[in-house]
Amino acid sequence: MEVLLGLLTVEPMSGYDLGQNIRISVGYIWNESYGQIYPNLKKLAVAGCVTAKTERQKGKPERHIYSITKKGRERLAAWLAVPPQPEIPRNELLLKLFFGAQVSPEISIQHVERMAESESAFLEQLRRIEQEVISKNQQYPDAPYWKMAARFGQMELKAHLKWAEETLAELRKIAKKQRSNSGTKKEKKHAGR
Amino acid sequence: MEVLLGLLTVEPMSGYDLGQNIRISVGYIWNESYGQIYPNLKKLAVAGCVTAKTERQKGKPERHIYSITKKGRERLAAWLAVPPQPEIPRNELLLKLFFGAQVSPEISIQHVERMAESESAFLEQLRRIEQEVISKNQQYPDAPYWKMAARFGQMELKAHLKWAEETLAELRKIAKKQRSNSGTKKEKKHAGR
DNA sequence: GGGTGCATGTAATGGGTTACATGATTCT
DNA sequence: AGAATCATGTAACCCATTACATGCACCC
Repeated sequence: MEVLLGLLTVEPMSGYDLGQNIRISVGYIWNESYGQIYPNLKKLAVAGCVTAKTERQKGKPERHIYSITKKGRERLAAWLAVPPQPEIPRNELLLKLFFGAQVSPEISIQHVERMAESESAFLEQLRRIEQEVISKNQQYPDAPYWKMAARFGQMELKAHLKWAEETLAELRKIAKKQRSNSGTKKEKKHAGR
Repeated sequence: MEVLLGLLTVEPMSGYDLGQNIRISVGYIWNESYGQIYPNLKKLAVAGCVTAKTERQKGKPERHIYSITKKGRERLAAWLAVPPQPEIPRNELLLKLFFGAQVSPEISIQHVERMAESESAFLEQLRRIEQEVISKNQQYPDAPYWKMAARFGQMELKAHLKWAEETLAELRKIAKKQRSNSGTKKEKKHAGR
């Protein structure tokens, strides 16, 4: 809901544009699907937080360009001032690792490896974003804030990768131990229990 | 859903116990409310993944003790093998910081300070958990996995705290600059825009 | 006497995703 | 020819939290 207001402070946009922008700019922080964007824009319009202008196009459906109003800015500012409440955690990878003893360590290894791959790719992307977007918009008052957000992502990802290394070493140790166990006591199920 | 199965591999428990255990053991990884636990246990029972025994108590309502079945273990193992999909991010603090230019920097400072406080308290707690729970259960095959999960939390939290320091320094710089600006150009609203 | 903890459960409510529908244009 | 992109929107559905209801025991 308030992401929409936030992005509209940068410039007026259509619902479709908002969807694109959310993905590329705040995508690693927040997410909102079209099934939510369009209805929410209407609600915001009814509440007087945004105004809509219709642009007609040949062939394509009309574009509804939304602009934030003074009331919308006030609402955004009010929301920004509310202390963010700690988020409820939902880390599927960690949960699966937590119960990792129930399956072969190779499975956990794969999970962690995949996570490390995708996160290191993402780290590269974030670094590029920090360079590009931020060096271009030195005049913006938003720029330092965007940079802080980007740095958060970077530092968190780096920590994750360091953890992944350490964890993979440990998991491989466990896997090795299990292999040698099943070697001596030939084909014993649930070895080490 | 599957957290329940996972915790029941440790020992048979009631729905109430599961709620308690989730909070203290996997609380920082996953969350599940009673409104979900009780119905899910029933569903699992119908599916044959758990069995229930009723313990009568004087004064208190009956306790339904659930045990995981072979089928339940299979279901858990199957779920554990499915690659965890990357979670959709929802970081309210970061989102508010991202739009921080819309409000006074003092607000962002407060948000970050609060987050740093609660996270550093939590880091201490995690360290204690790692020591206590894990040194006590060296015999468990689960122990190393629990440790990995705990270390993830620790490393992530440390990264957050480092970021918070860096960010607070930056925010205070911005705040200072704004104060000196409004000093020269006496009471100009939206200075620096 | 009144709050807190044990112990279960259901219903209302809300938030969000996915899938569907439409339809022209542009790229391969 | 067929897929993808632009652009909007709705409806079905899923998941989850919150609030409510019950009732005894224990502590202050």
